[in-house]
Amino acid sequence: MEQRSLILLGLLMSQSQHGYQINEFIERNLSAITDMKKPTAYATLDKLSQKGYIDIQLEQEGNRPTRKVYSINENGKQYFYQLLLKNLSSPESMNYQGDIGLMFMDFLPIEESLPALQERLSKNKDLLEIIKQTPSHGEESGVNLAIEHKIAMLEAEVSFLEKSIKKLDLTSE
Amino acid sequence: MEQRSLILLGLLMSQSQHGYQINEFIERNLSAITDMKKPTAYATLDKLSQKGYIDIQLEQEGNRPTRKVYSINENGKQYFYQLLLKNLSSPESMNYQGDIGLMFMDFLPIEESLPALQERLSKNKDLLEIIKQTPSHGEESGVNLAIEHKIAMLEAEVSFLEKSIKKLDLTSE
DNA sequence: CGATTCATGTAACGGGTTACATGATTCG
DNA sequence: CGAATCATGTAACCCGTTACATGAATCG
Repeated sequence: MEQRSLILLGLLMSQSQHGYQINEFIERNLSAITDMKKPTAYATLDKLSQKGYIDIQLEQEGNRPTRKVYSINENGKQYFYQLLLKNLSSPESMNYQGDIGLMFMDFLPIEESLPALQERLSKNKDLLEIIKQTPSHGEESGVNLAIEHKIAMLEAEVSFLEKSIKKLDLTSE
Repeated sequence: MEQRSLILLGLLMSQSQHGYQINEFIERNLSAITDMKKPTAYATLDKLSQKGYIDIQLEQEGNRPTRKVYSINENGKQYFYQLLLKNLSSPESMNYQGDIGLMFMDFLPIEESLPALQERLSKNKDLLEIIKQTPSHGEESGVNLAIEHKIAMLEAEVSFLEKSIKKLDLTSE
């Protein structure tokens, strides 16, 4: 909830936008950062306006469906800074779903677990390549930092897997 | 759902257990791996038995509340191996909540964002220390691999933050 | 004798996703 | 002229959490 709000408010900090525009942007440019879906975005924008953080203006171009243009207001900016500082100072305390598999690996013979891990490795490498190709956003913007962080974590993942596979391979001989 | 099932089935692979026992184990020993709560575990165990993956035996010691002892059956073992292989071969495709903050960092003056990041760093270091103190489970078990993975990722997080803070610090001078 | 442990759950709620609905417009 | 794009939503559902309920046994 709060993460969703932070994203939406952050996007509105740059400029007022309507929902469709926001959703397009998220899908096209933020897929590496968030997986927020359209109905969630629309619903969250509604809540934010109900709570008085953003204002709505109706707009219409020609005969197109009317669109709701959302603008962050003073109240919303305060809230945004609050959420932002909280986010920046919070550690990443997450659980990796992949750890579950590792934990039970011993129940499989190495002939099965090793190829599986190799598949995991190669898929992670693919992800890494894809994300490395996302265009850079100016010199040293926050957006870039976020992308660099994701890359750093993926690289850590890859090198961990390579190390582990090597070790497993040795013990199997 | 599937992650929860994988954990529970995996725990039952070692030995038949009752719900309370399982929940205790998760709380005490798997807090670094999963955050599954008791009601979720009980409910998932129910579902697994309904689907015919585990069997239930009622037991009573003295006047203690009767307990349900769950045992994984042949069917369940098949399912377990299936989930395990899928997990082992899947890449970690996750979104870091912390990336959201990074993305919008530019909206704050460095005097505010820098201390926030430093706080994030120090909290991550604390987490790292705590997890490094979890006792080792024999030579090279899967459980250890999982812990080592978590440590590796936390170390990557820490070094990324250190690097970024240093860079920010320089540009602020 | 009060607090903690043992043991299992239910009910309500929250957050988010999927699938569906609508209807005009522009593109090929 | 059919398909994709523009634009916004609703309804049903799923997964999981929090808070609550129960009651005996053991520990300090």
